[in-house]
Amino acid sequence: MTEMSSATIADVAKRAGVSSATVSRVINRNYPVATSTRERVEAAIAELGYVANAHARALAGSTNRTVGIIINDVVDPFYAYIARGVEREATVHGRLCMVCCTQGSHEKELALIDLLHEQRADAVILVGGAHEDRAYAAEVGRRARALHTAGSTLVLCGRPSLGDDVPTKVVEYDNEGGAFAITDYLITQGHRRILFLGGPPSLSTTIARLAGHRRALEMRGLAQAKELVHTGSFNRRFGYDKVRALLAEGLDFTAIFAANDTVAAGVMQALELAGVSVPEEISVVGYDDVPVAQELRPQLTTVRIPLEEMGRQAVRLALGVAGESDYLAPVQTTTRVGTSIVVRGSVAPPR
Amino acid sequence: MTEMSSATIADVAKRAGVSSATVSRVINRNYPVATSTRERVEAAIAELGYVANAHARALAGSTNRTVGIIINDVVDPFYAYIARGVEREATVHGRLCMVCCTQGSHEKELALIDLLHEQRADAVILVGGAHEDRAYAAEVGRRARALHTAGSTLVLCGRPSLGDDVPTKVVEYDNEGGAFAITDYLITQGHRRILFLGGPPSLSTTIARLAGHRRALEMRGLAQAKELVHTGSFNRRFGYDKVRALLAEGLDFTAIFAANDTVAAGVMQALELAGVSVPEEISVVGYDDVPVAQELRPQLTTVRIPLEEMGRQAVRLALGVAGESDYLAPVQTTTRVGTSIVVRGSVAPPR
DNA sequence: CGGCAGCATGAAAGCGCTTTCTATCGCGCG
DNA sequence: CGCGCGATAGAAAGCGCTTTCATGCTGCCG
Repeated sequence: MTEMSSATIADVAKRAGVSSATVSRVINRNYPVATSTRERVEAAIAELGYVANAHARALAGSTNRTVGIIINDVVDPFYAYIARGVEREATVHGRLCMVCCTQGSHEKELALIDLLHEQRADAVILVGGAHEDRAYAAEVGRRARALHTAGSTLVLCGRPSLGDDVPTKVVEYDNEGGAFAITDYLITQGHRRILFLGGPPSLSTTIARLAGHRRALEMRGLAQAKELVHTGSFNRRFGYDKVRALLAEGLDFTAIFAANDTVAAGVMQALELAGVSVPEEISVVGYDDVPVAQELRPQLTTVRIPLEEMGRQAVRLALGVAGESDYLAPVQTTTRVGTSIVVRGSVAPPR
Repeated sequence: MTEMSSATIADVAKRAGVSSATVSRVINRNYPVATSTRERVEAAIAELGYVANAHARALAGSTNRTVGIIINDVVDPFYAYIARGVEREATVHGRLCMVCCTQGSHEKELALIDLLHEQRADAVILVGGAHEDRAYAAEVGRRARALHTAGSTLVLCGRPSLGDDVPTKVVEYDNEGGAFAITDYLITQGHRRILFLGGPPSLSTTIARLAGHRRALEMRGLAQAKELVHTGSFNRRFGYDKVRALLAEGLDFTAIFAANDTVAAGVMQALELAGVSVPEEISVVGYDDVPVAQELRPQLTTVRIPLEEMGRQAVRLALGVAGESDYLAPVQTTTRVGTSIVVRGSVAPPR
C-alpha cells in the first residue's frame, strides 16, 4: 500500500515464504497446492494488494484474453448494438473488449487492425459495410493473413467475405432479403412508385439493399424508374434534404424506402415540414430497426437486424465456441442471421 | 507469411544481419541508426510481416499505452457520448481504449477496475453516478489507491469525489446547477406545481438534480409538495407508467421535470396517449440532451451536458496533459464542465 | 526396515522486448 | 603520428510471469 511500484509475484512469494512458482499455481488454480500453503499465499496477496501483470502473463503464457472490435462510431446505435453483443459475449468467455473507432477512415481502420494485432487480441472484429476498393481489400486481406499466422482471427461482421483464400470468418445478415421483403410489402400494399433514398453508393450494404429492392420490383414486373433511386449517405440530413428537393421538383411517388432508419428520420421530418401526412399521403419504411424507429410518429415500419446477436456470433465464431453438434464438422467459418420486417404505422395503401 | 507463429525481433535482426537492439532502435526511432542499416532492417520487417508484441513491449518498457473506461451500457447515449470523447482523446494521445460495461452491477464494476489494473491501463475512467453505499465506496477507494501506487489513475467522471485522501481525479458537470436553472425557467414561465419524475433515489445524479430543483423552488418561495416528487429509475418505462398512474389519480400539476430525457420520452408518450397536449396543457423538460430530445414532438426543452467533452477531459486529466499555463501549478485533479438549458418546444406558460 | 510411489514444492529457463553499458571504427586535432 | 571523441552497433541484463523438470518428503507395501 505504501511502496510506489506494485508488488510482484516474487514479493508475494517472499512474504509467504514460498517460491514464485507456487504463487503462480495458487493464482491459476491449475495445479494442486496444499491448503495451508494456499492460504498463506492468499493472505500475502491480500496484504500486499498484489495485482497480476497481464502483460507478463500474456508474454509467458500465450493469450491475452482480449478481443478487439473496430467500428465507425460508438454513438451510432447500429454499431453500438453490435458492440454490446461483442462486449457481452467476450465477457462470457472471460475476455476484455477493446473498442476502436475509425470515424469512417480506411486508413485508420487498417492502422487499428495492426494495433490490435500488436496487442495480440484473440480476435479482431471488423464491423460494418465495406466500400468497393481493390487496394483496400488487398490490405485487409494481408492483415487477415498476418493475424491468422499469429493464431488470431479477423472476423468480418456485416460485410462480404474477401474470398476463400483469405482466412477470415464472417457474420452476415440477410441484407438483400430484408430489402426484398420490405419492398414486396410496399408493393402488396399497392405502391408502384417507390423512392429509394440514401446509403453511400459504393458501400456493400447499400448495394445489397438496393439489389433486394430491385429484385422485388422485378419479380412483380415493375419497371425500375431511374429517377426513383437516390443513393448518397446514411445520415439524417441526406434524407431531409433529398425529400425537400424532390418534393419541390414535383417528383411522383407514393412511398419511400429509406436505406436506413436514420435517413428515414430525416425523411419524416421533411415530410412533416412540407405538411405531407404519413402514411396517408406518403408511406415510409426504413432499415435496421434502431430505437429512433420507435420514436418517430408514426412509428416506423422497418427491417429488423439482430444486431446484438451478430456481435455475439462474431466472438463465438472467432473463439471457436462449438455450435450444436459440430464436433466432427470442419471449423465453422460463416454465420448468417436473418432479418425480418417489423410492421408499425408508417405504411398504408396509396390513395 | 508461411510460418505458423509470428516473427520476433530476433528473426528480423537475423535477417537484416544486425542485433535485436538495432531493430528495436529502428522501430522506436529513439536512437540514431545509420541510414543503410535502417533500410535493411525496414526491408526485413516488411518481408517477414513482423508485428511488434505489445506485451513484451509493455513489460520491458513501462506503459501499455492503453486507457480503460467503465460504463453501464454502450448503447445508452449518455454513456456512448462520453465513451466517444474518451476514445477520441485517447487516440489523440496514442492510446488504445478498452471499453467495459457493468450493466449496472457494482460487483462487476469493481471486478473491471481490477481487470483494467491488471492490464496496466494508463488510466481507468469510471463513468456515471454512484449509489450511496459506504462499503462500495471503500472498495472503490481501495482500488484507487492500488492504481495510484502502480502509477495509474482512477478518474471519476460524473460522480462525486471520494474524499481528499483518495487519490482520484474527477470530472464533474454542474448537475445541481442545471436542475436549478431549468426549474427556475419553468417557474418564470408561470408554473407552480412541477412534478419531478425519475432517477434512482440513492444515485448521486438524482440527488444532485433533485437538490437543484428544490433550491430553485425555495428561492422562489414555493413549497415543495411531497406528492410532486417521484424518484424511481432512469428508464422510459418509468416515465410512462408513472404519468399514466398520476393522471389517473387526478394529481394536480402543470409541468413535469423528468430526471433525464429517456424518462421524458416515456412521459411524452403517456401524455400523448392520454390526449394531453404538450406544451399547451402540460409542459415537459428533461435532462442530458441526448438525441431522443430532438426526436420527440414537440422537441424537448432540456439541460445540455457536454458529454463528449467530459470524456475528453477525463483522459486529459488522467494523462496529465498540461492545461493553459499550469507548468508551475500543482497537478490538476478536478475539472468541472458547465451545463446549459436548451430551449425547444415542450414548455409554455400554464393555462 | 528398505525402497518406491506420488504429492507438494522449488529452480530455472524462457516469452519478446527495451535499455544500459561496452566495443569498434574512422577521423580531426595537437 | 598518436590520442580522444563522435557516431554506430552489439551484448546482456532484466521486465513479471508460466511451466517444465528436478527434488524432497511422506507413507505404505513387501
